[in-house]
Amino acid sequence: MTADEVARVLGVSQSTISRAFTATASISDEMRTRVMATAAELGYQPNVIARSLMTRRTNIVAIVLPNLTDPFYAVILDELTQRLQPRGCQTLLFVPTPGQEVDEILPTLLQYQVDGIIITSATVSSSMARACAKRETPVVLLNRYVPGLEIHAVSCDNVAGGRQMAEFLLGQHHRRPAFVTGQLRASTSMDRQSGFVARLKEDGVECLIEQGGDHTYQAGFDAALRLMRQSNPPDAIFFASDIMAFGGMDALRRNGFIIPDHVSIAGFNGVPMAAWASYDLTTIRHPFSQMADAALELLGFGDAEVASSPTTRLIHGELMDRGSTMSRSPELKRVRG
Amino acid sequence: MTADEVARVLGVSQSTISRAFTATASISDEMRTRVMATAAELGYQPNVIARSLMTRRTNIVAIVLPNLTDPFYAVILDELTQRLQPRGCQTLLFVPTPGQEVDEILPTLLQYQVDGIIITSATVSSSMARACAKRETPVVLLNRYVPGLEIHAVSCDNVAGGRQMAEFLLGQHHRRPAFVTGQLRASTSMDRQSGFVARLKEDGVECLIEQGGDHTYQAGFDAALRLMRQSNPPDAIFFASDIMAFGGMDALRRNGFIIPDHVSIAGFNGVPMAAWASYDLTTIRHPFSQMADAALELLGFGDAEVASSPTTRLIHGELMDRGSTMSRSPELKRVRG
DNA sequence: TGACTAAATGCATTCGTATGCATTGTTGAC
DNA sequence: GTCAACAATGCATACGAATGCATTTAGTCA
Repeated sequence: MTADEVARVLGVSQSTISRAFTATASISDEMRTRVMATAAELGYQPNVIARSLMTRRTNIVAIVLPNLTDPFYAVILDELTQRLQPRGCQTLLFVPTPGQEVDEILPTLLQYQVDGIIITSATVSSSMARACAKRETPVVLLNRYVPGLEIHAVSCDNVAGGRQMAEFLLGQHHRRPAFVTGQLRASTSMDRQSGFVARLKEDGVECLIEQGGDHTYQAGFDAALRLMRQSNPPDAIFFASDIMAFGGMDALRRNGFIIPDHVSIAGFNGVPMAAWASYDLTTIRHPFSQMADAALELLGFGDAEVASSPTTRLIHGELMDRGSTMSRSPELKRVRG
Repeated sequence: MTADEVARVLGVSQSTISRAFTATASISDEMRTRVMATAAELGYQPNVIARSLMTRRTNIVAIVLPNLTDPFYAVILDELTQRLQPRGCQTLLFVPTPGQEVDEILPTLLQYQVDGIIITSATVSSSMARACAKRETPVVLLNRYVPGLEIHAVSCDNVAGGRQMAEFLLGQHHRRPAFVTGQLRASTSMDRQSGFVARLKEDGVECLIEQGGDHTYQAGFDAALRLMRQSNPPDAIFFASDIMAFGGMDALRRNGFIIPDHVSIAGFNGVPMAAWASYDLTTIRHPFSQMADAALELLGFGDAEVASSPTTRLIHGELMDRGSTMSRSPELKRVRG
């Protein structure tokens, strides 16, 4: 069913059908009503593919996520789609397979003529960034930023988050903290670590560094055991992400450790699960809502003008003080054993 | 950058450019190589929107999910996209807002000329099903089926799953089981309940029914407390879904109950989290992988011919016997107190 | 060598909609 | 009553690629 057929039935031109479906077009109310009635009757719906060819807008935004198993990305995807749908935009989802680079899949996304691309927790080469700029397809990195790269970015301030957590754990009199890394080259993990370590150092406190490997439950599980089984175990473990902390807590409890009595546990992300009673995890909560707003604004979907020059928005996270950490002050120690 | 421009640079026709990008087209190897080289140099990529207009294939599959916060849907989405991407298909995601019916959003999806639609945990009206059939857009319901509706469906056998769980809990000598429902009208929840209750009845065991309200952590949390605070509490609680069971377990533990000593807990879905040490939840595991395979096959993405008549595939789940349930045999009871 | 076949390429049209321009009809102001 | 301004509509074309058909070229066989 095409606009042509509807036009024939009504004895008008195809242009009139098209105008009836265009809010700003010049068409009489009566004609629009008639067209709509006939269209509904015949089951006509404009073909947005054909429309896109003319308007050069697809109303599709591509979102690239490294995986769907980490609840962190589920939250991000949720926040983004909830904002896009009211604007008449659809979400084209892309999950690179483990070995796949984002650079490889970007051409595919561009082929789809998407109106914008949001890339989470990954970066792109400068040549690919230029290719997108040339096509005027806006790209925003979410949860990653690369200084000097010609591209918009929105991220939680990971360095500041690391510092906040250090400050908090120092305030609770921890003297032997550990940090468990995520992926080695991930700036998110590295930034959290550097902020954390730097702030500890200011108080003359050393930090154990344990390689997690990747942001998974299992990685956290294994790392926690390695840390606690060494001769001089930490009194607090700060994991690069919540999901690793969950793994760590489960590993320790299964092996007889009491949290937070034997060791304090902290995470980073602030996923909803972190508030669940089983974990009750002290963490730095990402400003999910603000991050989604900022990402869409930089994509050009906001009301404000978009700065043409690449902009990086760093947003502060919020420390959630929960039950997985406790003060190591001498008084409390005596009470809790 | 269009095929026309590449053609001009090479001094050939636009048809030749198109043929170079079509595997089956008649074109010399030498010419294809030249075209590809020039295309790469100029940064030309075929516009799949324009292509779709001619080929009537978009290589886009729409997936409708009720939410992203339940890990169950994250797993489903993950399984589906991982199968679609190697086939050159993209995933167009749609998450209806709470009040929104799937019937309302289907027209939007059809406008995008998607090659197929997968609808999870919801159904469509028969008139809408007919509209899709008319357009020859295949539709598959996933995790829901409606007998008599002219539409393909793939679902875990919920009645059988309920029976399996009843059988298992009876085998563990539970005599006062309870079932916590999900959404009232959801067939998934009702079927699990009916299978569960029917099998219990065969052994003359009554079942408490507690209304959960919806498939959320909080609903499970509240329902568990209501159940255990009554004068004659159950010795086992079977929740309509894993996420509700997690809420239930957290609620009970926070209130001093020991699981499974005081009460056995079981769920349904078999999400990865159910295997985590904190919950170690006995559950019926959905055959996620088989379900995804079946859904894509019915969409016409498999190797086999698709039956033209609407087909319902019911796949059996697998009972995962874990630590959240324990035998109530007299001997054990004495040991564990 | 000539005719016949197959491969390679160009030409022209098509997919379904949007839109600039021309045309017609209507209204209002002087 | 006349003319301007504007609203409403039709006509024709464009968007970018795919493809049926016609044409050319090369290759094959008798």
